[in-house]
Amino acid sequence: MSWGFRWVRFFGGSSMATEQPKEMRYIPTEIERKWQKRWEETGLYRRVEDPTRPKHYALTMLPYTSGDIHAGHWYAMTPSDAAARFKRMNGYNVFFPIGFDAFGLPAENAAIQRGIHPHTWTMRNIENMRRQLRAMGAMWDWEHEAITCLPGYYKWTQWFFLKFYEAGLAYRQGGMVDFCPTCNTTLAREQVKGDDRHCERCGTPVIRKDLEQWFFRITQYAQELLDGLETIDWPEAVKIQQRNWIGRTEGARVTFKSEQGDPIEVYTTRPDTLWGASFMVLAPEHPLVDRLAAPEYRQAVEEYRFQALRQSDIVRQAADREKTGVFIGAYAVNPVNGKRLPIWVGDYVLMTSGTGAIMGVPSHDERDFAFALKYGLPILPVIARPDGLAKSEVRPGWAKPGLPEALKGAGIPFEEVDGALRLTLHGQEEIDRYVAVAQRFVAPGRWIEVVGGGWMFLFAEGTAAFDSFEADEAILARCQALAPEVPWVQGARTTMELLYATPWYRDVLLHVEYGEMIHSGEFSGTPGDRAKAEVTKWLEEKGLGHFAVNYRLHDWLISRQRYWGAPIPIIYCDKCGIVPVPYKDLPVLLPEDAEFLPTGESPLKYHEGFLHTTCPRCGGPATRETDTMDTFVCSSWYQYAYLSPYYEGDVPFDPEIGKYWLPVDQYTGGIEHATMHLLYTRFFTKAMRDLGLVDFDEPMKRLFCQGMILGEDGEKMSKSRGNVVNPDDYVYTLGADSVRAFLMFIGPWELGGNWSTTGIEGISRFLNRVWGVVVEPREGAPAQAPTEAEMRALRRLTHQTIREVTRDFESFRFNTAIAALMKFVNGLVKAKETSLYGTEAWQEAVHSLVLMLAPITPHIAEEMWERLGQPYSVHLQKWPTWDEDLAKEETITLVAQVNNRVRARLEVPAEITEEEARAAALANENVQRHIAGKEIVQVIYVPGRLVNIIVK
RNA sequence: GCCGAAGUGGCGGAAUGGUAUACGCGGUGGUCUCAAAAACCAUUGGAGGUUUGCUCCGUGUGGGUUCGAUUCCCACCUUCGGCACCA
Repeated sequence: MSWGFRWVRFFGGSSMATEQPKEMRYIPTEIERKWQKRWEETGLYRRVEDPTRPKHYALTMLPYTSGDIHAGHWYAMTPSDAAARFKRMNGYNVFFPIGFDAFGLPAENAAIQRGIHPHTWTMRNIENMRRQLRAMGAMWDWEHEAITCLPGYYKWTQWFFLKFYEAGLAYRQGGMVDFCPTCNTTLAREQVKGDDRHCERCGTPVIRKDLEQWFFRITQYAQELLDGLETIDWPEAVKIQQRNWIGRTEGARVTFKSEQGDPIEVYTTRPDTLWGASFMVLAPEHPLVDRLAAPEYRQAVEEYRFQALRQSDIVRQAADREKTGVFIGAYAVNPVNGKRLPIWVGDYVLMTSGTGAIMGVPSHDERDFAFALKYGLPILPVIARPDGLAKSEVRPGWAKPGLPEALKGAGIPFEEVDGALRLTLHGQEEIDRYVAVAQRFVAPGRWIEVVGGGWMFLFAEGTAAFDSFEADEAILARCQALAPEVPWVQGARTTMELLYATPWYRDVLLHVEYGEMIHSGEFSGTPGDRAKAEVTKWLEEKGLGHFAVNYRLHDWLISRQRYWGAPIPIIYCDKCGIVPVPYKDLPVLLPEDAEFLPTGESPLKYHEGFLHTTCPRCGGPATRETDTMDTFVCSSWYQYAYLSPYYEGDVPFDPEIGKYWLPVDQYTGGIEHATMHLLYTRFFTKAMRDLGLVDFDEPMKRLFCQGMILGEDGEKMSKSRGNVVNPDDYVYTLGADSVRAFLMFIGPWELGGNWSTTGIEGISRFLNRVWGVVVEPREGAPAQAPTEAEMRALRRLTHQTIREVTRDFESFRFNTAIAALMKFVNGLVKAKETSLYGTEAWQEAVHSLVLMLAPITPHIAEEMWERLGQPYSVHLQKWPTWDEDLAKEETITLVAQVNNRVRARLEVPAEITEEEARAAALANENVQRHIAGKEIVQVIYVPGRLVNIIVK
């Protein structure tokens, strides 16, 4: 109690003083109003600095100022509150703040549609949301509320921008960006969703625009963002999503040269396949396309590029659309073998990935395979299949009679389909054996192929290995000469295309696994597990390339062409160029008199007073940047803002306060932010560390992601479905405590669940039962004193419940915690009828019950605590502890099985020995019936659980 | 296509190698009442039986490991979430 006494002493007396006849019914609305007021008056949830106690910074994701707190907020926030309260009762000094994510498009739309200023709209919404949030009865410290759209807040958002700019972490760049035509603003890559690449917010398919935009260099921390995941206690699902989003790959950068000598750099994860490269493809935007395109191809290339760029300008097609491209009339040289490679331009190569140029290795890459097959480019296997599989098909009449018998004689399995022989061969030895037999049976003027492994053509006059690009041409020519009447042979442009004509072969022509290198000059024979490393080393020695890491992660586009956001503090001067706003001039305020017109353009762009300014460097006329920042920038540092909101020092928050409270110990929120907010705030913290603002690497040590609350029909709540539940309706009738407990009871928090009207009524019934047990006096006089055993049984129930509820709380399993409390109450209802009522064991039980309910249902717990004559406040009490001895069972149900089937359940003392247990099981009548006349083979004894008699 | 989560009574769910269905909802029967609601009590996976006592079936599907699998392994199916031409 050492940490709670202060409040008890200050306020403990007052409730005693105002003694008056008590209402005996449970009236949630009255109780809730009463205690919310009292908590506020007494500052019960106010943060205190107390270095003698361990601190706990609990944080729930801040709500956006939509104007309404809905069931989703309740589902996210009330269990988070219960967890924070539990920590507090366990001796931690807890900081549990709240605030509002207040910038963003809806405010601006309201301004356009209804003529309300975004600021007015937002603050009005906040007013309403505060009221709704207070109704939850959460232990938020409202004195540290932060609202992102207030100048005192966004001054620091702008300060971060300037610091990042100085550190080279913010930069301006032109290029193709995703743009939502409905929201009229650019979007970060993360805000573009789905196959049709639609805007996250409004669903409109995005278009690509060429614009100058500001970016944060998050990629500078790509590796650290990846490595840091190992150090934090976050859900695996979030970590995996972040890992995938960062998308680290290892490979090599290899420099090819055009025949004119221009270097063409390529990034590949498969340097071991270099010898199989048969073409190169450049992204349509690649700068070398213009330079290298031969004059006679220039027009076709230009048309293709135009098409490609236009296509992405309309609606993006499905991902598996056919690969297209055009030859640009130029060639490159493969640095490893000098092979001449035609250079193509194709839109399946992305400028934003790697170097925007690839080497085409069609035998070991699905996209390259499809491309090569379509355009008749040669395909040479250079990596052996790790499974050693090979296939062969002998077409009807292509072998001399007697082959099936010979194969049987040689022990080579095959199947016959429509007169053709189909063979699946496993490993080199079997391939050799097959070749030796088949070679003798090749019909004159025909041949037999071995593909997938071995890679050879058996001609009557001898074997030709398909082991080089030269062999590719020679084999094709030979086959076409032998079979002038066969269309699929004549139609083939490459050996691989000829093989592709046989459906039986298709699944072995291409594979993407690592394996022994083949057909690769001196590297042939290099095993798959070493190939990549050895080739990379060799490339470095020869100066042809070097080891390289590539990330899928892109820099964070933060420019938004909107009014309602933090203005980017940059000035453009004709003389001085880009000039950052001096720190002393922050914040760059949003003009209040902007005009909101449905033109889609940012009002800032047409606000003369805002736009025109003087250059801080030369004093000459200059213009302001009119873009504002993505709202995710504001929410990337709000956990720091909460410490000392709208701080007036020279850094964004009070470092002394931060020293004690940071970092966040427990964060809770939705998983939908896995690759946005949760990545951005990690980036911010790392950048802040490098700026010397904090001395740790990760903002939130522990994260829990709750699931989604669905409508009664199991579908996402939406107005159009008509399944939206308004928690306020239930707060007014059943009370906030019922809503809280119900939401925690539905199921595991991380899985979400659906609302249920009968479910919440059940919870309300439960709270009424609790009230009845704790508050209502018992009718009738108590009988004689309870027995020792009865007392022990009640205490056992109490201590078992404390044990279970404590463990459940620690792992956020509120549903089972409440179930355990319900069971406890069921037991107490029965005990109340007995002479146990009023005993010490009874008092212990009732006090424990109220204490354990306090985090879940804070109002009713407080009221009952008072009525039990206990000092204010229940929320300052210590969490009850359990005694293992008292919780121990005296008897157990021993299960007697015969051959794994339950034949009897025996009540036996908990300390029963193995011998006694065996004897008791064997003595049972029903067990005897099932083992009668059979031999006992084995008896399995599981202490405290079962005896399993195995008979024959 | 790839990555992740999840499939258990009429419903939400519990049990992570040992009694499947805790707890709640819903249902059924009862008490109270003139009646109804509320509340309370009892009962409730399915099938069968010689009906307190017994037997069989049952955790998405099919295999496997084990004396024993909702739980571990393999393959598949369904639903949801994320990513998707990333070289």
